[in-house]
Amino acid sequence: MSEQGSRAVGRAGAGRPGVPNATVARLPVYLRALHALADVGRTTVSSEALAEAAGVGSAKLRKDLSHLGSYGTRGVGYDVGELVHHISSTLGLGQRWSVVLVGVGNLGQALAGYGGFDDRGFRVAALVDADPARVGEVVAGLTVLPLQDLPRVVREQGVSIGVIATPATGAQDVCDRLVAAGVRSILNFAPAVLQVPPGVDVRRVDLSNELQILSFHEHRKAALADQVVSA
Amino acid sequence: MSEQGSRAVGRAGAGRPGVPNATVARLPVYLRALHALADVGRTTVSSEALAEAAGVGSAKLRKDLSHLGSYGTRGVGYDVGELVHHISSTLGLGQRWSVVLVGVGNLGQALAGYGGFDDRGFRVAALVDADPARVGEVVAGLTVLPLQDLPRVVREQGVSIGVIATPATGAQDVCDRLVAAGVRSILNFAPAVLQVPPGVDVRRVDLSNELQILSFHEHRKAALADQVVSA
DNA sequence: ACGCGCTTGTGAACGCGCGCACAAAGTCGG
DNA sequence: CCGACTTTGTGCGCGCGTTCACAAGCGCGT
Repeated sequence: MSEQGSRAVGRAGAGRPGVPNATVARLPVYLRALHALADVGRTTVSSEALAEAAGVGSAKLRKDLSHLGSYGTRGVGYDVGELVHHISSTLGLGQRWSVVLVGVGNLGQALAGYGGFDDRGFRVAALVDADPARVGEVVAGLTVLPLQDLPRVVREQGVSIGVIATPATGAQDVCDRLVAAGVRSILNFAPAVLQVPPGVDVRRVDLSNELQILSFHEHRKAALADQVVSA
Repeated sequence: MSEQGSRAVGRAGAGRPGVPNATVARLPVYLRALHALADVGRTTVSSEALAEAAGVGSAKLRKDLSHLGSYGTRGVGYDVGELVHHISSTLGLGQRWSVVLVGVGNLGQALAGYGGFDDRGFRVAALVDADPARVGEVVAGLTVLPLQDLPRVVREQGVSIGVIATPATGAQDVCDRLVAAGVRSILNFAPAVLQVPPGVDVRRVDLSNELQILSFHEHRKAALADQVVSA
């Protein structure tokens, strides 16, 4: 996110009161839990049960849902189908977003083959790679295109989201090209901090970072255990 | 993280004042930026410059670093090498952590082959998969082991971190087995919320979630643009 | 028709984290 | 040795997000 701490406030008139950022980050989790419930045949669910499935407190869940309107029934709970609809709508999943994936190395190929994309509302429109040797290769049913084709692909396929799965070197270059081509939302798997103009959102997913954070906690737990032992 | 909002406070005596969680999450980013600076030959760096490279404000950076002691020199900046040392130490990267990777599907194989593990302090000690057909396969130089071997592998290899790269189905089972085997830190790539006993940390990395969050912002930007046009 | 029990929705307090702005502290030139 | 400049370290106020606790609302049984 381009450093906009503010909540996503909608203008008056239409009247969406604005959904806090922290809430938005949890909506996908709720959505998945709801789909799972629907698959099992449940039609209603209480905040308590849904919160349990999503791994959050029930009060937090209720407040989150309250930000997108009152769709629960007191004494009963929430209608699963209705809630799925409203959350999907809030997240903008009514339409199918087209995604361009840049970098077909180890990780890129895994992402291309991952079912998680098609899952709900996302379509991999094209694969792109900077390495001329890879261009023309067919991965997951798509032909790998050269970097130069980005503007055309974005335009013709109506791409609005870019996924960067390149090495850290060149990630910024790819990012610049994506932005220049008109992409305003980027998911970055490269271990690099990307500089983007205002209005462009970047979300970073960094494997190494996550491991190091775990390392910290593990380290702390180990130190704590030693202390207890020596006490 | 098992729902412990509190900061990682160290007991008196030894005197570590406790590092805020938000800070810990940023330390790996600083560390990477510092390594990049070191590679270019820089020996000192100002908070302003480092903050720029890490994509944060300089005040925030200084406050973060202050939590692990005063290692800067006023009027000069921070010594790159020294800072790398102290951050690494705080994160517990002094030792090499052994990691077991469960699930050698699309994503699992990509992770196994990813250089990001060996990068700094992490070693993939073993690969495990529930599918008997995959057991015995050699991936990234390691032979895939059956799920039953988890306890032995964890014990013999001193594994302390588990990575789950299985489908959502079975992720909880794998998680339980990891915990039973003694693993207290888990990185979960499966699209599922894992239930763990207290004392076990779980970090979730969910591709689909990230895309949906981007979708929300893209959706909002589109709505905003329409509004401007119609105004 | 009416009250009882269940569940939602929210008002209010709290705590964390962020950013500003400045004082403390060190360097460098003269 | 001193003064000016640079950069760190931090005290303080603010705003977001989480949590508690409860009142409002709805269904169901009688």
